[in-house]
Amino acid sequence: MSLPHAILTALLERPSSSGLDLTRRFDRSIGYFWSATHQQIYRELGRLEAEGHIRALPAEQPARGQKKAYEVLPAGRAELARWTAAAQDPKPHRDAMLLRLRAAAVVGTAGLEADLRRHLELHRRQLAEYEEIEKRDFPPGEDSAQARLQHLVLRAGIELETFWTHWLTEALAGLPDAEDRPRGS
Amino acid sequence: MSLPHAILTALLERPSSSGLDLTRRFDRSIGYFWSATHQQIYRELGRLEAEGHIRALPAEQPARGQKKAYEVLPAGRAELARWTAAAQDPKPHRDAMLLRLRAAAVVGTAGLEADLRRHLELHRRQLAEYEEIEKRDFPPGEDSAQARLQHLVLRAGIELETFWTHWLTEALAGLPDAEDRPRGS
DNA sequence: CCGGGTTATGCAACTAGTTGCACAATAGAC
DNA sequence: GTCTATTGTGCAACTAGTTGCATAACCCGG
Repeated sequence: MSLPHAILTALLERPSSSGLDLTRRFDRSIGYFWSATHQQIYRELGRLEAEGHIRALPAEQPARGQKKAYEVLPAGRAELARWTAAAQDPKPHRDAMLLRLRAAAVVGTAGLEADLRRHLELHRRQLAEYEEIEKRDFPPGEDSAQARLQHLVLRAGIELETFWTHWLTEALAGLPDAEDRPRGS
Repeated sequence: MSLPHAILTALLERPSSSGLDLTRRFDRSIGYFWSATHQQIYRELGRLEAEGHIRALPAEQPARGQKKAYEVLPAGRAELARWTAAAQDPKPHRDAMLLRLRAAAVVGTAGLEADLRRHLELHRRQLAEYEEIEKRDFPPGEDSAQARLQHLVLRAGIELETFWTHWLTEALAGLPDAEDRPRGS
């Protein structure tokens, strides 16, 4: 339901992007909260063009392997505005790590620790990346409406990663099979 | 990839449950971080039985509309333990509300406020529900390994909902089109 | 000029999840 | 006794996302 709107947003933020341009930006910024592969993006670009929401910039390169840049048409912008304002129920979460912890409560925590540590490291790295972006793109004093909204979205990413690093640290501390726990305490 | 393991966990937590029993518990507890509909659950119960991970308790009720209770077989418990300990990469997030905020940065925030308020209310309610569960099921002083792990999972839910209520409150405060904002400030 | 790497576009098949509906048994209302 | 609501099971079709692979142009070294 949302991939076309993610693409419209990305294409409005930076017009005349190609499929590969968009793919690269889905790997960096937009993809942090709406990931997509290049195959999905190409498929969706085709649909959006067929619906009249975007169009390929005329460059008379008809063939495959040739760069093809798109821009958003008024109908596409209108659709994005409509979707943004429309009421939407939050999708139910699915988090495999929480499920694994709950499973571990019945079948035991053996073997879990290594992957908890790995995830902790991944979340720490993601957090560092977000903080880097914040330092680079949102220096203090900036306050255009657009910048404030984008900063708010980034803050969500930062706070979520902060939560996960804390939570995983706590989980690791509470594992019963830590072999180096002092006996006497 | 994880629905069968969610079902195995639920079925180990409370054996000889039927499809509908499981569905109800997916609506309350397990479903908070791994939701599933009854259709998914029935389909998966069939697969798990075919694979020899669970079996229907013998009750010689052959027909449709008759309650059918399942239990986990040793092979199912082993599979759950294997899965719990196996390394798994975190799945990429998809959050429509963050995407909408980012879209609003380019097409404007008109019409967004109502749904932000609605989501805030939903998250507040979910948070209240989690806190109710915590008070009921995890009184202070409890410290079996199983209870600590389950409490940890619940804490994740509480902290995530706390984050969202804060974040949405901040987002609402920052919307540019608040009509009752004093002029002079 | 041709072989291999990079950039770029795209199809096809598969997997997981959702939506809509159907059907059987049972319990209580009238 | 039969009508209706509730409980319980389940199939089928659809939608979204993933995985694997194919193809074409271009660029650079030899």
